[in-house]
Amino acid sequence: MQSLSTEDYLKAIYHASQSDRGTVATTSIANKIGAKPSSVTDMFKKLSEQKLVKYEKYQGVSLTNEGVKTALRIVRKHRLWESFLVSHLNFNWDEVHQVAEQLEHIQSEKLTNELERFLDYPTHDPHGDPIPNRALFMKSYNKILLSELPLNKEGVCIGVKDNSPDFLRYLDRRQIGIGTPILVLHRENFDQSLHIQAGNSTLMITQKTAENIYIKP
Amino acid sequence: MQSLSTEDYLKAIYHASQSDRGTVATTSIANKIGAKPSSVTDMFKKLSEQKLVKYEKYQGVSLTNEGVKTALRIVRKHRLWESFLVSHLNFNWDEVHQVAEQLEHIQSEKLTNELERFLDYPTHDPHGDPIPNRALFMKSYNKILLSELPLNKEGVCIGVKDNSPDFLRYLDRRQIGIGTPILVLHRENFDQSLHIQAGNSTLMITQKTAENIYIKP
DNA sequence: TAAATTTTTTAGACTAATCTAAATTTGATA
DNA sequence: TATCAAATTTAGATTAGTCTAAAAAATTTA
Repeated sequence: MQSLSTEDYLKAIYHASQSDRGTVATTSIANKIGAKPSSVTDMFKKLSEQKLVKYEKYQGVSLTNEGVKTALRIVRKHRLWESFLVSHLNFNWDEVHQVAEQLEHIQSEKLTNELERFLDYPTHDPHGDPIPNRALFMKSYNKILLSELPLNKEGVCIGVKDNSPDFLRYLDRRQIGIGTPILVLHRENFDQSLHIQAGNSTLMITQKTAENIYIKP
Repeated sequence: MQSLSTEDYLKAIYHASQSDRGTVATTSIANKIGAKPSSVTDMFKKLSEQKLVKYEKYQGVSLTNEGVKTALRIVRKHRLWESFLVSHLNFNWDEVHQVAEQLEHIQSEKLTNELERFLDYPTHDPHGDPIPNRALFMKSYNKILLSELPLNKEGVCIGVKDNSPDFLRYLDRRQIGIGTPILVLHRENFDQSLHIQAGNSTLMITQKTAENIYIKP
């Protein structure tokens, strides 16, 4: 049984090691958690004693098998709750994260598994991220950025890279969401802006926007 | 914003003052919370500083208006979550409490109100206890004990006095639950045991059982 | 009402998680 | 490779919530 705090650290280490590949630095976790590096060092030692991470002074940490499992159990809960909030409680993409951060700590296997059943075993959350199943196994989409989608090749929006409320609300206004079919009609060479067909409407988006939308081709 | 611990204390004080009427003693809370009386005294002082309780040394505490409101917000969440667990996630009466104890601390007004809407504004939880509405107002049933129900007068089971898993599981096996119509066919003068009709089946129950089932006549 | 018992409070200590400030190590740079 | 800057760790302090043991107050009992 872990404390809220150790769970937050394990999740942060998991996410960091997904993008950074390999060991994770003290400062990188300090930034994610919003704590001072000295606090992170303390926690690294504690997690190391519990054999959840491999830690060597000045060399950062990496999750052990047990650490990965614990992290995935939290990720699983987080993404299931996000799905529930969006599909049944009228939450928008940009509102779910904060609440799911709390719900992910609720301890009850039965609750998690029943929630999964109630949602009919979803494989991806409302941001397009894969949901680990009961055995903690998950499968990512073969996803590309909208900026990489070839002209006139149909794709579907499956998530976003930037999770800021600003960006998510912007997409909501443009009626772009999970599942929206997207077609690139024209790419402007001058500034790489795109004319796209999103659902039924045609619109123009900047390169920056296109680089923050994930597409399943 | 309260800590988990202060929320637990407020809820305990609320429940204690419901049954005991008036001020609540240190030991009574210590027993409910599972803490030592000295810890309870410390917390009373802290809650008093926050103007959530009125506290006088050696005289126990009583909730202020603000304290009652805070407690009711927690009770509201607890009972809504219990309802959800039973109605949609296949939990039994006896399994919900522990999980709801965790869920009641989730901070999100939107979550609570949307959950209430999703459940279609329930007025009572699976134990028959009233659920405070958004304005924190609730209405109790005019409830009596099954042992007080007159012969051949139809009533409906609306809850239980004893919430122990043993008792709840016993009722489950007898197929007595919230909403079960009940009729007293015969009362044995010798030991006050009852022959009752519960739903479609006829069965015999002890006086002790009858004194732990709430009935709406 | 005085003595005995129970309840409650105080005083001082402990743990987990955090912080600041200082010391140490690493890695980059000249 | 010696120096410097950045990253990391150590040492010591702080806070919230808890505990034990002892003191004080309230209540019960004789």
